[in-house]
Amino acid sequence: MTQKKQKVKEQFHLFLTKKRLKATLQRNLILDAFVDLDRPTHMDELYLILRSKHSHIGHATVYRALRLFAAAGIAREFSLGDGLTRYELAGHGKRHDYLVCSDCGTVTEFDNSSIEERQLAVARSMGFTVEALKIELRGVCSRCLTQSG
Amino acid sequence: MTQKKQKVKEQFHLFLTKKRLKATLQRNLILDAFVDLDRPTHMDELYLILRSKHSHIGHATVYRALRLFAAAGIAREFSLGDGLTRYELAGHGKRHDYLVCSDCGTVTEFDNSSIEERQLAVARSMGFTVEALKIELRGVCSRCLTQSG
DNA sequence: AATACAATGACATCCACTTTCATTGAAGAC
DNA sequence: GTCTTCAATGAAAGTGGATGTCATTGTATT
Repeated sequence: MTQKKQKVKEQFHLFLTKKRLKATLQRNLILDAFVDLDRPTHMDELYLILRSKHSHIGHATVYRALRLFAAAGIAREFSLGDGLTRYELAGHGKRHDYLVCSDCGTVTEFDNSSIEERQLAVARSMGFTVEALKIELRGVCSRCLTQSG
Repeated sequence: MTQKKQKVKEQFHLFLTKKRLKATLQRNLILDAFVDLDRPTHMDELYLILRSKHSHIGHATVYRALRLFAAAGIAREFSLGDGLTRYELAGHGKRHDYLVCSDCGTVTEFDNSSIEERQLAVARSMGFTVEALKIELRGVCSRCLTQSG
C-alpha cells in the first residue's frame, strides 16, 4: 500500500470515528478502488470495477460512499456537463484543470498555474470575488490520436 | 428591434427555410425572449418568462426550440454542472469564459483573449489536440457583494 | 381551397441520482 | 463473548431535467 493511500484511509477512518459512523466492508472496498484508480472518475465506472470482483455491492452504496468521501474532504465533486457527477481525490490544491478526451472520455488533469493567475486578475478587475476556478479543455488525447491515425 | 436581434431572426428564418421547417408563433416568441434576455439562460427561466405573457406554450416546445436554435447556429449549448442545460447567444467567438455567481446564480461572460493562446500551448505540449476550451469562475458578483455588505 | 406534413402540447418515458424501508451488521456496553 | 443500539446496506420506488410519443393543430405549398 502506498503512503498516499495509507494516509487517505487514515483520514477517512478518523472522519468516521469523529462522526460516529461505521467502517463497513463496502466503504473500504469502494475507497480502495477509488484511490487505486488514481484519476477523476464517476459512480458507474467505480461500480463496474467493484462488481467485477465483489458482486454484493449496490449502486446506491457507491453513490453514498462517494458523497461521504467528499464530506470527509477526501474527494472533490465536480461535473463536466455530460450529466455525470465526477469525483477526484482531493489534495491536488485548489486547481481544477481538466483535459477531457472526446474520443475515449478519459479525464486527465494538468497544471496551469501561470495562466490561472491572470484569469483571476481579470475577474477581480470586474469586481468578482473568485471562490473556485475550473478550466476544461475538450479534444483528443495523444493515445487516441495515435490509435486512430 | 435592435440590429443584432434583426440579424439573429433573419438567420433563424433562413435556417428554417433551408431545412423546410416552419416559422411558428411559439418559435418566434421563444426566440424573442431568448434574444431580449441577452445573457446565458436555461429552459425553465425562459419558460417562466414566456408563460407570464403567453400561457399557450408547453415546456417541451421550449426545450425543442432551444435545441433548434443551437442547430441553427444561433445558440450555443453548455452546462455548469447544476443539472441544467444552458444556452447562450452564439457569435461571441469560440471563447467560453463564465463568471457564475454563487449567490444569485446569474451567469455573465467575460473576455479573456490574451490567455487563450497560452492555454492551448500548454495542452498541445502534452500531445492533446484541443477542440474546445471552457473557463468557469465561481464566486460572488459585485452586485451581490454590495447588497450583502 | 385542398393537401402534405411539420409543430404543438399533454402525457409517458428515460436516465442519473436520491430516498425509502425492511433487513443486516458494526461498535460500544456490560 | 453476548447484548443492544442504531447506522449501513441494497432492492425498489421516487425525483427532476430532458426527451420521445402521438393525436391534434397549424403552416406553407400546390
